[in-house]
Amino acid sequence: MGHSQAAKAGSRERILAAAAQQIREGGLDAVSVGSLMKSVNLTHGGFYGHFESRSELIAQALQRALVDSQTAAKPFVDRDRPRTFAGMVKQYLSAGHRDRRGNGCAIAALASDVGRADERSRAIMEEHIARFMEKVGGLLEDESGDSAIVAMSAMIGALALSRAMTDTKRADEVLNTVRNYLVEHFGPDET
Amino acid sequence: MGHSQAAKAGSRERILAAAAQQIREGGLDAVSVGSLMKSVNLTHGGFYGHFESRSELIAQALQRALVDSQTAAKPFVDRDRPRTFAGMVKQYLSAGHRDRRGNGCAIAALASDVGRADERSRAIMEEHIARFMEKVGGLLEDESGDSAIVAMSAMIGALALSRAMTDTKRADEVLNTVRNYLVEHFGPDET
DNA sequence: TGTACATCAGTGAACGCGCGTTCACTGATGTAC
DNA sequence: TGTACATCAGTGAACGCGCGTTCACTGATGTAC
Repeated sequence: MGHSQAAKAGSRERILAAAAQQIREGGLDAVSVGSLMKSVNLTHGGFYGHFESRSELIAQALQRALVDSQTAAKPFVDRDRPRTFAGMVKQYLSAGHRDRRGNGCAIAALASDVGRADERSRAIMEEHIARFMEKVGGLLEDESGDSAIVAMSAMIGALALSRAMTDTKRADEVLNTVRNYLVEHFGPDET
Repeated sequence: MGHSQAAKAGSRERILAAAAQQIREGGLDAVSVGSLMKSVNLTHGGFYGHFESRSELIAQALQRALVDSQTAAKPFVDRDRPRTFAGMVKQYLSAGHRDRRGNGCAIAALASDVGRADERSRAIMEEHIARFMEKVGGLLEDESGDSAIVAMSAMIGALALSRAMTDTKRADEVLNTVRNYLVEHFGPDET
């Protein structure tokens, strides 16, 4: 064995990153202490050297999942040559995004779960929803922010519906229809 | 004790109805055999006289939740004097609907859970999504059905976002903004 | 730089608990006469 | 209609299992000299 202090920080990081991905994939209840620790090649007992409790881990993993997926989306809103609203919507409402939950938008993945969770989780989620809305709003011309609210609602709903379907054709149709609508009605620029 | 055959059907019905409501409130994982049976004043052992397994119950309760919430929505689409699209949207995107999950739309409540569930559950959900889209489409003038897809996505997303928030004002704003947008842009009639 | 010791990251057995499921049992219901 | 018996809806103890959590222990790391 033998484990340096520096290694500890790395372990914590791996645990948290794994938890964040796993809750994006399977929801807030999908992570158990035992399976999580095993997934980063540690034993369950060591968990409590890093986190006070499972519920503390879940709160931090939720925050982490939201930050991670926001970071992944950054190229669409922050770069020197910023992407357009249309570009963002196309990516968000793609089959790829729908099918790779573990790396996808944590708001869409977890909004429903968090709606049933404690106030702390909802506060964390709310902050990230507001942040995302601002970013979407920044790509739009509507300064009231109303368009961002409508567009974001439609995107999250479409993703949830598409993920709940078995028929790929129908699932794709939902994404495409909402994508086309948003690009046409909200996009400040064409394409 | 002593239990007639007629009573058995009644028991099954109560178990299923309770399960359907509980999964609308807490998601597909929220129902345990023990607590469910206790909630209808029976003991856990009797459960297997009614259902083959917990997973069989969940599938039937999902179906039931979807049927129940569709029935509850019927006044908006089926009555002699049918409600308008605007009327339906106002009800759907109301604070009351958001706050009373147990009696609300099961598609919105469970779409996200079902997205991670087995194919059987997704097939059940898909059928009800299609049915609901048709009904919404029937209230709209757009014969392609595209408007129904967009409207439904926006409604489900708005409900999910609103439920995930702690700040009531912000949560209400999401509902109101999407509601106003849909009524204005999709409603075939005014108000 | 080399040795002696304290620290502490991670291990793995053990805990109490609730889970889904099984099953021997109870006693009112429903039937045969 | 009244009695005897089979049925079977519901009971509750018991099962194996995985959960979150605790804790005595191990041995490399980091420090004091």
